[in-house]
Amino acid sequence: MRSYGQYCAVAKALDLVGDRWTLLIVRELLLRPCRYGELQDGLPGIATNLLAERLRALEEDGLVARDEPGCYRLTERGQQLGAVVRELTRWGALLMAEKDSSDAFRSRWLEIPLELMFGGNDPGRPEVEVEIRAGDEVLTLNSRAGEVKIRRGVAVSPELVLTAPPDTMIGMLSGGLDKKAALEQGASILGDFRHLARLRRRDWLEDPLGPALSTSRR
Amino acid sequence: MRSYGQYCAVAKALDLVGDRWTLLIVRELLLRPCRYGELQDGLPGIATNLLAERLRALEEDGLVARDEPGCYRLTERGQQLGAVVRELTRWGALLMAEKDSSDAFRSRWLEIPLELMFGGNDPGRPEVEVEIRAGDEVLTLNSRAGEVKIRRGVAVSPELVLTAPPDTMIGMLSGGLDKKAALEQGASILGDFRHLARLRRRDWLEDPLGPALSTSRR
DNA sequence: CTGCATCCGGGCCGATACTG
DNA sequence: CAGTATCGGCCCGGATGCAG
Repeated sequence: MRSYGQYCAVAKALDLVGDRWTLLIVRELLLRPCRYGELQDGLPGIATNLLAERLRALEEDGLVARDEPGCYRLTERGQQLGAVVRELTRWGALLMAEKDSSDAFRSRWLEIPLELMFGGNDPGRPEVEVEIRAGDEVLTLNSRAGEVKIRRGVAVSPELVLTAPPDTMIGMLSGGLDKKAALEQGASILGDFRHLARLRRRDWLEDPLGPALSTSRR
Repeated sequence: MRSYGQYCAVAKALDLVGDRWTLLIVRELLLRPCRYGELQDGLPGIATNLLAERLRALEEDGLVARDEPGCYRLTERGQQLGAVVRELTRWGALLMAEKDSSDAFRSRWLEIPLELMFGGNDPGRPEVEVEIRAGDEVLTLNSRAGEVKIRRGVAVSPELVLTAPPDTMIGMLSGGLDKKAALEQGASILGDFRHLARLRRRDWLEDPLGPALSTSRR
């Protein structure tokens, strides 16, 4: 990418990750190291030459490393982009209200939003296991000792099993849809739906630095 | 911009702000409402047709509004991008270590990094006024009652006046350069340099959500 | 089959000229 | 000052080829 030629941290950052697809590649690698084919599967729509080109640029810039040929992972510096991707996720969450019928979906794309909604430590939370069935894979949310873990795979002994189309699932998880509305939209709910609200952070949509820093002066 | 066609919050966000120059326009408007010409000045290198096109798209998407013709400001939704721009700033800060000689610079680009470095409330901080002279305008940092305010314009009765080339100034402000090194790089320091270290947050480079959420699992 | 490299049409970007 | 118009060139997107 052509440099912006500005001595500014935002411009310098975008010189490295401002290219089309680049931050989506980082999104994929934030979850786990990926093979080339896994990246293609997690990035529907990307041209194979662009994926190769972006990976090469990311490697040159020290954000991505490949252990064996064909297995890509983020370097520590690349991992630090997690904060950027999380804020983009938070900001983009409101845009998920309606799903375009032609939009692709992968269940792994829920993992970062789930971290935002349920992450962090909160000793008062109940200990429950929730199985989340939407899209291509099953996710499991596990609350233990105040910590919530999200992982791929089925639950062992879930207190709640949710099955729904992607947009309905996101509505349930985020709290935008109540049980009745979700059922009307084709969700299947096994167990006590109220567990979700007890686990969810109420501040997950808020700027982590608080409004003090975020409001523009004048 | 062509949509990514992915039902994912990051992709949806980038559908709106992933275009080249768009987040830099937001960076400018986060500081204050701007006239068209001010935006051009704050975005050296942008083609005028692109600026007009981006502003039109941002307005259509409800992120920018124009009060009078020619005066642009962020909507509330646009302001919420502040969190994204701040994380890009934090991540890009390390890239400011060396300045390319052809890079353009505007002193207003220091305002967001200064908020990160000195923002927030800390009742233990001394009450001092620092005048910052680098680039095209003078900035003043004012610490009172634990709060630090950054504004354009000269100081009233500063305890510290810093004058330096942009990269040296950033080194001093961020803490990467000590007094001796800064002086060697052409800085002029009037007053007690140690005020800076007393005002600066030590965690300004850290992920606001903490490493718990930011580390990738496995 | 996976992991890319090559090729080419089209659209976006960048620079300049021009207008109310 | 605040944009609009135009055009060359480069990047993106989609298809295809090919080597291990």
